[in-house]
Amino acid sequence: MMDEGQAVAAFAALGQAHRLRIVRRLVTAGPEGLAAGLLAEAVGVSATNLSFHLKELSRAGLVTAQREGRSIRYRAAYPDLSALIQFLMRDCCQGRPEVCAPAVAALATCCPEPA
Amino acid sequence: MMDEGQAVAAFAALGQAHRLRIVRRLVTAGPEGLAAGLLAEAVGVSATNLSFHLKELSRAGLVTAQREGRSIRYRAAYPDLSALIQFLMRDCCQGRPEVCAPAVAALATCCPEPA
DNA sequence: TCTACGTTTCAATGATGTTTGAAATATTGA
DNA sequence: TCAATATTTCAAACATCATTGAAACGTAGA
Repeated sequence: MMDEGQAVAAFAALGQAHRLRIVRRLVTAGPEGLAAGLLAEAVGVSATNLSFHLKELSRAGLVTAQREGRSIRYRAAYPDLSALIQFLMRDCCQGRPEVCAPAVAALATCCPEPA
Repeated sequence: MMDEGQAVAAFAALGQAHRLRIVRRLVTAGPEGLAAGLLAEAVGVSATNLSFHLKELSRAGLVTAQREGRSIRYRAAYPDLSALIQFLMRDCCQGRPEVCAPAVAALATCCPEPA
């Protein structure tokens, strides 16, 4: 369960255009992730700058890294992204369940029914 | 539907400890909101500093303000918070529906079944 | 071992964000 | 109109963040 401090770190990490694009790209890449070089090209940022942002995202727990030959493969940290959504929903629903309805509706359109 | 730019602004706004506490407090306060003075006390921040953060949150569309006598009442902008959750979920589920399962489970524990 | 490749680290620079206290503004009630 | 209350604006100081290019590092193949 994500605490307030972790949530602040995660939000701050996502509150930067390049970084948000990076995690979006990694999420769409799926569990296979993407090598840093390809990511840099996809996001349109220098290798140096990408490295800076990836370190930032990594500190926030939003991405993971794994060396693979001479490249380094990055992946979205799905559990932590999930935890962040839950944090937002916990807050958002607190005492006001109806607030979540739109989110629930969105879920229905993007996901299959949960078990 | 929230776009990437709005999402960056919202995340950046929430990625600051004082501001996150402010919106959490406003969310728990419900639709009635809270006067600035009470908020300042609740969050433990000077009036001046609170004003700065509220302006920031307001720019990001996360809170609304309404004068009421000599106080100003602030409220959480539920629709925008909801839209932010949806943005995260759209990304998160993209091509990987199973990622949302924990979020769905969380929904079940905090919200009634949607219509 | 040498060279090329992919990535990170470092140091410098400029840009933004946060906090503070004093002063200004708006509202109310005497 | 005056004084009190609630909040914001302003300017200054400080801290943090983003970007850049050069250099360093680790890995792979000739």
